[in-house]
This record gives sequence, structure tokens and C-alpha cells, in this order.
Amino acid sequence: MSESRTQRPATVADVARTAKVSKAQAARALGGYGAVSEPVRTKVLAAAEQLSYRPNALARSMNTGRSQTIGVVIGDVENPFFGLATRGLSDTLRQNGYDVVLANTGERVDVEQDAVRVMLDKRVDGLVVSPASSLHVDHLSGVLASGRPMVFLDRSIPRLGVDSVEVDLRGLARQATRELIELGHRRIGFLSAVDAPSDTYSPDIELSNSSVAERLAGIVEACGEASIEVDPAWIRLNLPTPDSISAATRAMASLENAPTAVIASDSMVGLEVLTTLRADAVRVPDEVSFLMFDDMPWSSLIDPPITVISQPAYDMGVLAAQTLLARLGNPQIEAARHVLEGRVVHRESVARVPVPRPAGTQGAASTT
Amino acid sequence: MSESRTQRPATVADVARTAKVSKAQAARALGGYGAVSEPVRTKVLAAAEQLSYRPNALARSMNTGRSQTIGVVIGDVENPFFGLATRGLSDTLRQNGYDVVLANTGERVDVEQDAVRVMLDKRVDGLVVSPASSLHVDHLSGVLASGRPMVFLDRSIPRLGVDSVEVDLRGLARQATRELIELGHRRIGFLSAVDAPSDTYSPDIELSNSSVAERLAGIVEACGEASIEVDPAWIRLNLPTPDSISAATRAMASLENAPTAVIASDSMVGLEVLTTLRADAVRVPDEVSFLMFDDMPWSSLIDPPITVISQPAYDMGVLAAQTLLARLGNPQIEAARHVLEGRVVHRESVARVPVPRPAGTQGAASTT
DNA sequence: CAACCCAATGAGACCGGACTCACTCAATAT
DNA sequence: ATATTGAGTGAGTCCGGTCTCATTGGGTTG
Repeated sequence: MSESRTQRPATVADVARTAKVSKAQAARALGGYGAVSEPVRTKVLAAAEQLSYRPNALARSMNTGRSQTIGVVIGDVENPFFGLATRGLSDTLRQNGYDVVLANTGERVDVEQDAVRVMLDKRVDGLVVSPASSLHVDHLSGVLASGRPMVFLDRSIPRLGVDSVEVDLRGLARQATRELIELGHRRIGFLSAVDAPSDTYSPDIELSNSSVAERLAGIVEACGEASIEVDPAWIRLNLPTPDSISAATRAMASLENAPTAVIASDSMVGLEVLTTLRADAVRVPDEVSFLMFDDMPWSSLIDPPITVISQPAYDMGVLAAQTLLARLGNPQIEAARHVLEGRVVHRESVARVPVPRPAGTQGAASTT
Repeated sequence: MSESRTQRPATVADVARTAKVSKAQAARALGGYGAVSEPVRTKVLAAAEQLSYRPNALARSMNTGRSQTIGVVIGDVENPFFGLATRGLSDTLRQNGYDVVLANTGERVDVEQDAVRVMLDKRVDGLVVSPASSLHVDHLSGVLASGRPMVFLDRSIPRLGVDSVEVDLRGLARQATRELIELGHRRIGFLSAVDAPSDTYSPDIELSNSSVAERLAGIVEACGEASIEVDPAWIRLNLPTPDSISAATRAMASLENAPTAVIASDSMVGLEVLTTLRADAVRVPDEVSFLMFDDMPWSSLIDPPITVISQPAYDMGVLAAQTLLARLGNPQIEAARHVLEGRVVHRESVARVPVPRPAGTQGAASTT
């Protein structure tokens, strides 16, 4: 009854001893390589079974150099877009025998740097990154230098020459904005959580997050086409918390030249904007038109159903995984930008611009 | 200009050679252990810097036996509850120097078994599992036998004597159901995606998923207290897809004795139920009261705002991580069930039962 | 001045697999 | 009958760290 408690797991050597063969033969039988006679194979497998032998993946990785693990570095799994993409990634990778190490950076470059470093130390076979910044990329160049394949998800940094999987956010933003303009909107707002050098827009602003930069660029381009001058106050950045989004929404609404249409950079920002509008009894779309990036299951359920720019998040994850797997198979493949189809889903939160009312009656706040 | 491309990363031996000291001394200086003279330490660190040396975490893990990695095995990151919990886990673990390997089982036991096995092979230091089944637990006992700490999240399997972090779902379900009963409801429906031996309820049903079993038990208990007999047709299980949820919702609504209140097992099921009700123009709460488990940001945004049973998902992740970390520090700690506070958040989707109408006028379907 | 202590150091074992190399021996080719 | 082949085998190296052990030598103590 004196079973050795927490006995250390059996090794090839243990199996070999039990099967009364050499370590090399046991390894061959277990690893399925080299030449092994039938009786030996049988003995070894029986011994392995008996000792419930399991290979130590660490030891194996050490001399194969392959860890069967992929690092996934994203801003926030909590964001449903990334949640879904992560599932696409993890489903696909698992089917191909890879595990996923997940790192959540909270969109902080320093955390990202650290996460990437640790993953390289752990010898991941490849990385999927949604880079927090397109300005600080030394750690990403480092990945390239290490020779490990990498794929960017949702964002890209063209000069690095890395595979990327994205959606034509700029085009979609342009399209959606054009539609707003056709409906008579001339003042279009945009809110994003993105970390930016200034809280509002300026023509020469440089956004570190390329995917938000694209969204904004599309909006600005469409405005440009229609010779609409964009008031910096309509574009609010640096909104990492619900409270800041709420405050920005209110600030924007109480502008003398408040936007008649508002675009949220993602569903999390959108949710907060909508909540604030609801709290302030601002009617959508009668008083403000609203649309947001990312289609969520609830988008069509709320009142009014929300017009959205939909991205195939799950498929993006799948494609990113496939791209990475392809590159693992053949590192020579030329890097490419994979652009998936997104689309504007028209629902009921966007309407023709309300008839302008006499100045001063708009909003509750007094602006002297 | 003939830089060696993709040069293999520097090792301790390389650093030692460059610094002109022994491998052992280099290792000591880099590892910060043993006795190293100041000049040697300086030389070694300089050499390491020059070669941009990074320790190979695999090699290190091999003889320390610790990988600084925790395995997280859950049903579905896409489910916002798990998404949030995962963030709580990963934030906390990262702060303590641990990485997270994520596995998504889709609630399938075979996938879970496989995931756990691979993680043990990779020598994770501990596991956080949301067990898909409380019936097939051999692989989980295996984890225990391996001596690696494990914590259950959201679910528990008491006989295994494993730490768990949960919410008193049974109590909350009982409370919510009692409230429905007080409002006059006598026919209460329940829908869940959980994999079950039969599609509907029976008193001796055995659910593999303990957290759904608790929810259901709470509902049944409250009905029992009020001497309400539960019609099996009110309880629909085995609803893994949106279509099946939708169909079950419709089937339930067209029963002669259709429930006057419906409880959804989680927000994903709830969303689909609500979408179906909306599509069928069933008014909530005028015609059916509705409530669901898990509070989502959109719960209060839709019309009507949804009454929910809220669980502190993020905090559950944090606590699970802390519990695991504590056990890593001291394996002797007695296993405990950690029960966090959840609560019923009253909003507007629950109302007094509608006045019964004459038989035959209820629902569109003819029941002869 | 001998005895002793301990910081500093290098050689090398070790973790657990993968794999190379040299060798045996029976089956086939000449 | 002899040469050639190759399946089958065991000994031992290697991956890149960690860590033990024995040795050296400057400083302290009796």
C-alpha cells in the first residue's frame, strides 16, 4: 500500500529498463522513427502503457527546436471582436496540433514588448500579433530577426513586410461616411479608445494604432471628397474608460455645431455611447444618427437596431492561423496583405439629417 | 555586409566565451545566484548585452521543473462570461510572472481530455479548468495524481477535492424563481445549451455540467417549495446552436400550457431567445417575462432592459488565479470552495403574470 | 607561521528526449 | 563461396540551461 506519492513521471529510460531494451530502441519505438523489430515495439509499448509514460514536451522541444505552440498577442480578449478572432485562431491551430499562448496587452506597448520577449524565450513556433503601435516596433523586428514567422491580425505595418489579415476598414469607413453625407449629414463625429498624442483630431495627427487610423482616414477622406471641413472637436480619441467615453459623448452633443451623426470605433465604445445617449434621452436616429464598427449579436436587438460595419472576426482568426501555418511549412512564401470582406449592414440607427433648428435651442447646456 | 542571417540565438556558452570566463561563471552572473566577483559580473553582462543574449526558457524549465505557464481550459472564450473571466485570470497571472496557455474545448470532454494531456506534457505549473463534465473526470484525477495544482472555475466536482471558484447559482436561481412565483408565475421555462441525456427535464436527470445543473436545481427547488409541478416541456436542454434555441423557444411558446416566464441559462442563449421573441413579436414582459444568467453591457440597453442574474466574472478569474498562485506557493493548503457574491439585478423584463385568457386564444398554433 | 575559512572559479553531471554512429547478423547478389 | 546490403541494435552525444563538486588562493585566526 506504500504507493510512492506524486511519483515523478516515467521517462524513456524507465520504459527502456522495464522493457529490457536500450534507451535508443525504446525511443525509436515510442517516437515511431528508425527501425524497430516487432517484438521490441510490442514490449516497449506495453511497458509505456504500464508506466503510463508520456513524453516530456519540453525535452522534445529542446532538440527539435519546435514547441508546437503559437503565441497570440492581442489588445483585449474582452473585446468581442478579439474574442471571436481568438476562437478562430485557437480552433484552427488546435486542429493542426498547435497550442496557443495568449497575452493580453491592454494595448500597452511595454506590455506587448514584454509578452513578445517572453514568448520568444519560450520558443513559440510563431506569433500572431495585433500590434498596439505601428511606431514602436523594435520588438517586432526582433521577431523577424529571430526567423520566427509572424502574422498581424486586424492591423498592419507595411514597412515591416509581415503577413497581415485585415478588412478594408478605410474603404468601409469611407463608404459609410459617404452614405451619411448623402443623407445630408455634414457634421460627423467619431469616438475611439485609441491612445493618441492629442484628444482631438488634427490633419497631421499620427495614430499608433493602424486599424483606428484607417477608420479615421476613411471618414476624413469621404468628408474631403464632399468638401466638408472636419472640426477637431468632432473627433475624440484617448477614451480608454467608460466614463471618458460617456463624457466625450456629452461634450460632443453639447457643442454648438454638434455632430448629427456619430461613428463609434468599436462595439465597446459604441455600447457606451449608446448607453449615454439613452441616459440623456437623445433619440437615435431622430436626433443623432449612429453607427459603429463590429456587428454584435445584440446590435439588431436593441432599439433601434444598429447600423454597423461588420467584420468577419472568426474568419480573420482562421485565416491568420492558416497563413501562419503555411509560413511554418514554407518560410519562403512572400508576405502578403490578406484583406477580407467587411460590409456596412444597414439597420435603423441611421437616418436623414434632422431639419436644422434655430440656433440656441439645441441641447440643454448653455453655451453663453 | 555578410551578416549571418537568422543566426541562432546566443547561449550561455557563447556569452562565457565572449567574456572569457567559464560557462559556470557566466551562468551564475546571468542567473544572479552563487558567488561572482564584480569584474566577472560586469564582463559577463556586457558580453550578454553585446550578443543580445536571452535565456532559453525551455532549457531552464527542463531542470527547474517549473515552466511559469498556467493552462486554462474552458468551454468557450467567445462566451463573454468566460471572456471576462479569462481576462481576470490572465491579468493576474501575468502580473505574477506566469504565462497562459489557452484551450477552448467547445464543452467537449474528448477535446478537454486532450487539452489537459497536452498541457501536462508541456509541464504547465498549474491548471484552471472549467470542466465540461462532472461525470468523465479521469483526466482531471490524472492532473491531481501528477501533483500539479488545479482550480475549477465556475463549476465544481466536490468529490475530487479541488479548489473551485464559483457563485451560488443554485441559490440565485432559487431566489429569482421565487420572485417569479411571487409575481404569479406558475409555468416557468428554462433553456440551456448544455449537453444532456435527454432534451427535456425529468426529476432524475443527471447533467454533466455542474453549473447548469445548479441553475436548474435552484429553479426546480423553488417550484417545489411552491408545490408547482414542473412540466418537462418547459425545460429545454441540448441547444448548442442558435437555430436550435430559436426552435425550442418557438416550441415552448406554442405549448398549450406555455411558460409565462422564461429563464435563459446564459447570455448567449438569452440573446437568441430574445431575438426569436422579437422576431415573433412576442412582447416582453407583457406576454412573457424573461430573465437570464450573466449581466452584459447590453442587458440594460435593449428594450426592455433585461433582468439578469449577475456574476462577477472578472473577479472570479482573478480569484481563481490567486487561489492557484497560493497553492503553487504552498501545496499543503486545504482545498476550498470559494463562493463569490452574485445577485439578481432587477430591470424591466420581468412583470406580474398576465391575466389568464380563456383557453384557446393563447398562441397562434392550433392544438386541436 | 600553520591552520582554517570562504569567496571565486572551472569542470562536468544532469534534466529527457532526438538522433548519430558504429556494429551485428541474416538475407540477397555475384 | 564470397561480397553486398540493410534491418536491428546499443552506446553515447547533443540541445541549453541549472547546479554540484572539487580546487584555488587571499584573508583571518590562534
